[in-house]
Amino acid sequence: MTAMAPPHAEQPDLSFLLDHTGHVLRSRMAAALAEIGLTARMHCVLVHAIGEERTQAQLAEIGDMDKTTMVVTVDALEKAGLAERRPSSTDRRARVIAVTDAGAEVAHRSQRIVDRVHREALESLPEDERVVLLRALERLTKGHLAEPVEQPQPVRRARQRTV
Amino acid sequence: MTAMAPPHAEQPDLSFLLDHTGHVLRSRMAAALAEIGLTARMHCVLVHAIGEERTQAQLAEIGDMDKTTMVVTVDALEKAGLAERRPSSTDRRARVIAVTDAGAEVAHRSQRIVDRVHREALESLPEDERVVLLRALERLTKGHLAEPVEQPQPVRRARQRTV
DNA sequence: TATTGTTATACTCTATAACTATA
DNA sequence: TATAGTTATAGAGTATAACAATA
Repeated sequence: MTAMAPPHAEQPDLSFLLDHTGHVLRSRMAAALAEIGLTARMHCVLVHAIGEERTQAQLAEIGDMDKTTMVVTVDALEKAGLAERRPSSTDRRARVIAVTDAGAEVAHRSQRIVDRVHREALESLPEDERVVLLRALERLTKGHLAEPVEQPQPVRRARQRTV
Repeated sequence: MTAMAPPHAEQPDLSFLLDHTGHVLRSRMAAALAEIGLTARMHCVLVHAIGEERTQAQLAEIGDMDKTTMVVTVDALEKAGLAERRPSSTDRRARVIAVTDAGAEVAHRSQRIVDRVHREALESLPEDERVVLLRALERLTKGHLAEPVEQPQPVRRARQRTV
């Protein structure tokens, strides 16, 4: 959003273009999914929990979420009756996320919403631009912009013991 | 980051592609600017305050920041000796942001850093893809993805009066 | 009455650390 | 000892409301 480039910049403002389009698309996606009571994270967990026996840790990995964020997301899915925690049959520490019948139905609808939002954006472009845009973004994602650079983390104090 | 599309999605996952590339580029930009002690916001304010007599409100508009965020940003620039608040000659409520000599020098360096980070990303693409990527992102920015959709804001209680 | 900039603070988001149960 | 999941909470980021000065 923050414009990095003043009028005399030598390079196009790729930061602004990616941030802006990403932000607006995210807002559209959030609004569209909110109509059926989902967040983007809930959708992500739901669709990846269908058909496969996946633990919270595995789903967190797929959605690039922290395990504590996953707890909150699964709480929300359980509360909405869309998924359930079940003990893993192979590891008594782990919980498998089982999608309910209602959850499977919602997942089907939410995937259609996601596809629609993406299609609407992509169809606003001429076909040749659309194809090259996707190819370029995939190339960046696998290449030069594959991994974030690590910033030095601020030191974090231990939390107070509660016992 | 959150993958919106499972393997059976009908549309390419534009959300993921824009979020991921935007996030990684932002992390690179932040790391590069941190080497000369700037944040992206400080850079943005600095380069747009040069040459023009602009108030905080005008600079906030340009960078799409809240006016309270602008206060923090200008505080940081003043503390670093890169800019100063001066009373506006035409409106005694307003403060004009004047860039110091040191600030102008830093702004020149930071713009070179910004251009370099953008150039490195863009040059990782074949020229034809690069041109079309920029054209497509600009088309989306001016067209289908011009404005975020408004989400219903959560209600906010009044803060306690301090007097 | 409306606006500029400031302060105080509420709220969200995310992640760290501690913890329990189990491997 | 290490890992899955949970809880509590720290900290960053951001935005709202109230406020003083001025338009």
